[in-house]
Amino acid sequence: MAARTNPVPSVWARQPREPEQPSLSRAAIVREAVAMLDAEGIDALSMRKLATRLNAGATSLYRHVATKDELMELAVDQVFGEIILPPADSPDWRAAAVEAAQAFRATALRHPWLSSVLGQAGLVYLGPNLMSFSERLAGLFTAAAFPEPARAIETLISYVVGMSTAEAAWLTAVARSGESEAEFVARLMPAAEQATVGYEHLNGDSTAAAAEDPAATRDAKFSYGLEVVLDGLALRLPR
Amino acid sequence: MAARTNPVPSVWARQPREPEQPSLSRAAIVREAVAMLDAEGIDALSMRKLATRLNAGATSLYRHVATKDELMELAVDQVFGEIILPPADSPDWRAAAVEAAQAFRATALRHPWLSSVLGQAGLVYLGPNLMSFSERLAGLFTAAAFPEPARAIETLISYVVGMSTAEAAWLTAVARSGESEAEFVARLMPAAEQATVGYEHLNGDSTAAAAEDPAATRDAKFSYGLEVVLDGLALRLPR
DNA sequence: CCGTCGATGCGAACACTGTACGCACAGCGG
DNA sequence: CCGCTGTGCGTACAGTGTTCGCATCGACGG
Repeated sequence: MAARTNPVPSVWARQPREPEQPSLSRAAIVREAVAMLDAEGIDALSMRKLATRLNAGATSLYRHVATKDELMELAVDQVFGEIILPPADSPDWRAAAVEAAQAFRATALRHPWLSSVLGQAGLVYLGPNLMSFSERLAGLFTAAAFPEPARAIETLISYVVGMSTAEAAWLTAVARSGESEAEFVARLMPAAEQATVGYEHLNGDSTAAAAEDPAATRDAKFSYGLEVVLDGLALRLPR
Repeated sequence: MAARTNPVPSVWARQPREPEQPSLSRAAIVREAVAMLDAEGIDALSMRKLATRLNAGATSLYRHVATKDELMELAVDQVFGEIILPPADSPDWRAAAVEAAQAFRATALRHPWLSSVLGQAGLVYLGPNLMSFSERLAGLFTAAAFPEPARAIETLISYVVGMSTAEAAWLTAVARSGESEAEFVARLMPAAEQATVGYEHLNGDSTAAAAEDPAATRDAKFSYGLEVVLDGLALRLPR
């Protein structure tokens, strides 16, 4: 209702400028974009819908944001700001790494669109939150006396991103189905078993465990791989 | 020229049906789609452009493919077919795993759009090529006597996908710039060093090595992380 | 040989998309 | 009071994925 359409530019029919919220700002736009992405997924975000949500005209957003891609970069950096990392002077590097990995995974699952964007654009964003994220990790791994901290970090991050991406895609599919995760698994089980017929080493029996408590199964899977990577990294430490 | 537009439906102005190539088929569509994706990137693929390339009308494709998303699934499975895995009875599981990882990485870099699609959709495709890909890996890891082969595989794949995704995104950015990778690195170096000012542990000096031979540097980075993961996995083997 | 039928191609149309352009207007310094 | 700068936004353009209905085809049955 903010968009007053005056076909006749009459001076009389003019509202005296109700303040109506702090109007528009880059921060408000990014905040609302993240909310929309979380709620409706990456395909549902359009500049027009976002503007409507902000009680603004469609093209007004372009006064604060150059392009939709730039808006996505800002959204990515915004959610990177949510990741709270362990303090830089943690004595136990391994516990700190676990904490960091879990923190990343948690936000990646809270914002499943993040993985899509990272897949398309990579981590070449250089936003402030992403920078301090990297900085903290670098401090952690150099303090742990890794001979090649950058490579160790990239190894860890690759695993975490890869696994989180798969999980996020899965959760997106679950959300689209409208069912709970357990219902979704139960419904897909026959199709999955049917698909593995004729494949010798692909057994669907592990999905039986997944049907009971899917979230816990995913947690365990992530932790398993994480310990594997950390074990491998620990071997690189000077003894 | 195939689209003869006859505003007047005259019987006389009719070409006698030149055979003009095997016409349309699902296989031909998918093949051309992959070619377009490779050549122009994921954003440049539209149903209309693809149809034009095939000398077909825009909506004719929908006779062979239900939707664009389905077409992308088919394209993904198509490129998965390119991955040639080591024989199932390889005696050295570790060498075979390295070979498989490198094969995946190679195709992921040859088709940089693959990572974008995987990020959006995950590996929930169940296409035949993807199935036999998983099957071969499962055979490899069960033969190696891993107690939990599925988890070991997912750990390895997560790392490989994560690292390949980052590389593919990087290569896409390079391609968009129109420069060679070395030129691109050289041009971005000042900006990168500028960005790390004020961050204690982020040093841009490692980029110096990357400027000389970027591809070799990426190869080494990938191998480093791969060995880390395999070391960690080896610890899970019964001794 | 002709009529029918299912499969295939496709032009037109619909509902959207991201974004460029230019106008309207607010607040403000001179 | 004038003009300027920054902000909102209506209009418009070129493009998107996809639906609908019509035209045309090869094959097949009578």
